[in-house]
Amino acid sequence: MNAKSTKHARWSREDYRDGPETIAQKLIGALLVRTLESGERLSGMIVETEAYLGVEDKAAHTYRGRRTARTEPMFGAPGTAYVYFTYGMHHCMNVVCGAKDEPVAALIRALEPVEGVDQIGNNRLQGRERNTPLAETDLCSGPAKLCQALAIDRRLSGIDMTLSGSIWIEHCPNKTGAIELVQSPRIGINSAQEWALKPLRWHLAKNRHVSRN
DNA sequence: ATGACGATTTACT
DNA sequence: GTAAATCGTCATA
Repeated sequence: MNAKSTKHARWSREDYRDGPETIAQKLIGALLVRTLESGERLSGMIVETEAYLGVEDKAAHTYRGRRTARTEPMFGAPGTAYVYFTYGMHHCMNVVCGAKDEPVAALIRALEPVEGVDQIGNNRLQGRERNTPLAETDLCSGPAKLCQALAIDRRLSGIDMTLSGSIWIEHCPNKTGAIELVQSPRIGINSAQEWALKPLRWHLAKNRHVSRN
């Protein structure tokens, strides 16, 4: 699959309703689009995702229904963005995809850069000592990398992506039934016991932009 | 008020 | 391979 073409139909509310395991897989091959205040459009084809199953999932922020200022967007309508800050320096982005008050989501873990690649490269050099350009496969190959690359932070948490002018998902017409997905356990899940091993991560096979194989 | 930790990344040995 | 960076969040008191 290539990811050259752009500006396709935006995902509507209905597109987000299928629950985290289905949505995590459906997102692969779709386009994550971010529009900056300057009007510049940045985007990438989603190549890796994970599902977070909510109340029962020991690895989820909403395990046992935990509902706080941070996790509140997880209880919103399907198509709400949930962006959180972690390790004192990184952001990660999720797509809320359950019924109202069912706090489940899909984490976007890697993109293949499509639009605004130069700007994406610049964003990724922020706060770094060496300013030597990064390899293209290093720009969005991780959940925090892609947030830095597309200038996504928690100010975007809670945004309705079916309406937003700053961030949304588009269908990718290049996506055919032939795409090959690889399934594996989620990354970085520790102390979640039996939930650490469940195969809730998916990535595009033979794609160099995934966080790991 | 306090302490432990984190859905990660980077640099270094 | 290992460890540091760095601070918001949450549970406990």
